[in-house]
Amino acid sequence: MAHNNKNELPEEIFKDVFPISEKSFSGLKALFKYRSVGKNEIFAKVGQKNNSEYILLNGFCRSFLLNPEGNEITLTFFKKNDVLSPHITRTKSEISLLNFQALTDLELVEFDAGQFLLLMIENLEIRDFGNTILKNELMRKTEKEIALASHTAMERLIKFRDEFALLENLIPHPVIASYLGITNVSLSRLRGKVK
Amino acid sequence: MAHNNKNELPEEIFKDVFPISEKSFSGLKALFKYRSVGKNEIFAKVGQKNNSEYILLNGFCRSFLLNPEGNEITLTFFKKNDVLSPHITRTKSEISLLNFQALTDLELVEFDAGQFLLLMIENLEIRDFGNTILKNELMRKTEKEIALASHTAMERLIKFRDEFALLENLIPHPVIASYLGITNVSLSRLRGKVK
DNA sequence: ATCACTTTTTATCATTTGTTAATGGATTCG
DNA sequence: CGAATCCATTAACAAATGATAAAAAGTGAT
Repeated sequence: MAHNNKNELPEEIFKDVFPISEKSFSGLKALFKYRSVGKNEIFAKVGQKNNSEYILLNGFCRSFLLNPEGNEITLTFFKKNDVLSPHITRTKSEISLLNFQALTDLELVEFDAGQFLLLMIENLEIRDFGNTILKNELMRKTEKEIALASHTAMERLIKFRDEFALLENLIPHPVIASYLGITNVSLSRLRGKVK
Repeated sequence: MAHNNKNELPEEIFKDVFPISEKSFSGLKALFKYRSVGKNEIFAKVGQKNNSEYILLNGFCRSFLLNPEGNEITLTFFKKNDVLSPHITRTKSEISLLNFQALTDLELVEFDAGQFLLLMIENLEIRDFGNTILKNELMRKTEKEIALASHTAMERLIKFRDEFALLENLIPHPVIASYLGITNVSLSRLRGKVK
């Protein structure tokens, strides 16, 4: 439950994603709560109340939904140092529209989305930071959209490996297959070919 | 070039999408510029400067991108009364990341994204309005993602018809096919079956 | 109406992907 | 160790989709 070292703040993430001053960051830091999540735990569920933003410090997780047939469809994978989908894009009236599940044990930073919004309003740097996260979310989705619409499943697998090399030997293949838009049997076939 | 009736403001759109007071709306209205766009014109181009938000008053348009092979991939169709993808989601440093093309003659409202952001900051109603637009954009993409990942091309065609019935007899089929993630030949086959 | 041009449909064949079921390998638990 | 379980692979066949090219239909201009 407790984080090993409370002073080990993820300032590098911000330096990477966006240049933010120490002063702006300190306001943000005050909101942070460290949290551990066990493997397979679903820490945000469709229909449940959610008011948090999340930054992944360690491990892998995914967002997913059930399609009309009741199958789980993986939308996005997240890895160490990723900011998870912004609250505003995955909630309606503070109720979660997506599921988020830990694929490994996780360490994450959680902070209140409403308070973050207030910081965004009063602070230009934080506003730009938040907007960058939003844009990244959209760009990620657009890239996946293009891949699904115009690349073969093999090309998508190769790209997936490029981005999430470790995951393929770490999580059940149906989880990956639904992300790639194919069945797990097709994924196995492709694995045989590309290997 | 000129709009038929400058007083014919799209207040209904706001009433539909979001309950907004007359006071808040008047601040927004002050930013509006009416614009006509001819059929096939690309009114926002990848790599070009863009600082506008758009509301479509009449006609159909699309956003599209070139995939690595150089083929046009239609990402989204927009119809009368739609708010186009928010500026923040389709620009980087005020440069457009997407193409937007008129599929018919268009009437649209254009307004400055920076000034709109200022209104969002100072006015809760407008902020909620802007956030709703953003959420709709993400939900639209998520729905399409699920459709591409887990529905057949025929199911996607049926859903497309549901949403954009008129378009199929109005625009070139390759434009629709790339949206559905298939070739125009496959689309023609499906049309023969579903008809 | 005719011609030139573009778009859609149709046909053929190859490839990819889905479905179902059987097989084989791990892992866990008793 | 052996049974049970889970998961990935393989096989066989069906269905969907892609690629290419030719035919048909539609469009626009003169």
